[in-house]
Amino acid sequence: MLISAHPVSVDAKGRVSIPARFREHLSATYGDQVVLLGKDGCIFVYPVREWKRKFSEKLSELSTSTKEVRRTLRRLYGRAVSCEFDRQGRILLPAKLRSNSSIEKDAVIAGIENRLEIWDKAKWDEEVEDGESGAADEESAEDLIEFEF
Amino acid sequence: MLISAHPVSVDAKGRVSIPARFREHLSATYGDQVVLLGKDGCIFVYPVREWKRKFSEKLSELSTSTKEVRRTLRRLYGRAVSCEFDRQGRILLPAKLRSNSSIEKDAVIAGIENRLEIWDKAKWDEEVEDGESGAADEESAEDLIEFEF
DNA sequence: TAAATTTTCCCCACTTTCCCCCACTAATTA
DNA sequence: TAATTAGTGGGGGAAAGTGGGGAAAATTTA
Repeated sequence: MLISAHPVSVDAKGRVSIPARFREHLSATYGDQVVLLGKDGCIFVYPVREWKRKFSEKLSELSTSTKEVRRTLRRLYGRAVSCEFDRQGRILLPAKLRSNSSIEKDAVIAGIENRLEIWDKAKWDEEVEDGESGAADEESAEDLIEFEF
Repeated sequence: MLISAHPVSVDAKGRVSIPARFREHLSATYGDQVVLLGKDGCIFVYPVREWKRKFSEKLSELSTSTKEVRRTLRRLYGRAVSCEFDRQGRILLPAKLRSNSSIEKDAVIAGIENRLEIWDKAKWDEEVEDGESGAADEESAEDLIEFEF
C-alpha cells in the first residue's frame, strides 16, 4: 500500500525522482508504470498491474460497437503513457501532462492506496493543507466508509 | 497491452514509422499486422493473432446462409490488408485507406488495448483532446464498467 | 515479349529525442 | 564524523524518427 507525500523537484528535462520508499514497492512488485492525467489537475501513476486490474481487464472485453465506448477508450488510452524508471529511479513526465497539470519545478508526490499522485506544490498545498486543521479527516473518511459500505 | 498516442509523419510514399514501443510489442510477440479501415474515420491495425482472436475464430462459426452475413464478411475481409514492417520499422499504408481516413502528412498513432489506431492529426485532436480536459475519462470508463458488469 | 511505368523496399544520411552515466549535494545511518 | 543511500543536474552517446536515392519486383502498355 502506498502512503504519505514527499516534495520533489522536476528538472529541466521533465524528470522526477520517485521517492525510494515508493520506488521499491512499485518496481520490485510490478513492471512499468502507467502515467496519465488524473482528476482535479494532478498526474496519476498506476503500477501497470493495478492499471490492468482496474481498467484493462474489464475494458478489453467491452464491445466496441458503440461510438461512446470507442471515444472513451481513446481518451483514456490515448492520453496515458507507460514508462519505466531510469537508472536513477526517475520517470520522465510527458510535456503535455506537465502543462495540463501546471507542474513546473516544485512538485509533490503522494502515495494514495494503489497509485501515486503528482501535484504542482502550490496546488497540493491548497488541496490538502487548506481549511480546518487535519483533525476532521479521519471523521470524514469514516463517514465515507459508513456511507459506502 | 498497447497504450498512449504519438504524433508521426506520413512521408510522400505513404509510409509511417510505428513508434518503437509499439513495434517491439507487436512484432516480437506476433507476426505481421492486419490493416483495415476502422470506425470513426481512422485506420485499425491488429496484430494478426489479435485479429484471429477477435474476428476469425468467432466469425468462422457464423452461418453463411444469410446475404447479410456474407456481405459483412466480404466487406471486412475484402478491404483488410496484411502487411509487415520494413527494415526501418515502418509500414506502408495503402492509398485507399489513406484517402478514406483523410490521412496526409501529420498523423497520430494510438495504442488502444489490443490494436493500433492511425488518425489524421486534426481529426484525432477533435476526437480526443476536445471538450473538458481529461479528468472525466476515468469516470466515463468507470461508468462503462458499472454499466456492463 | 519487350519496354515503360509504377510500386515496393533496402540502404544511407540527417535530425531529434531519450536515457545512460558521471558528478555533486543533501540526508540518513552506523 | 565517516560512510552509505537518496535526490538533483547536465554532457554526450545511442537509438528513434524522417526523408530521399535507387534497385528489384510487379504491373501496365506497346
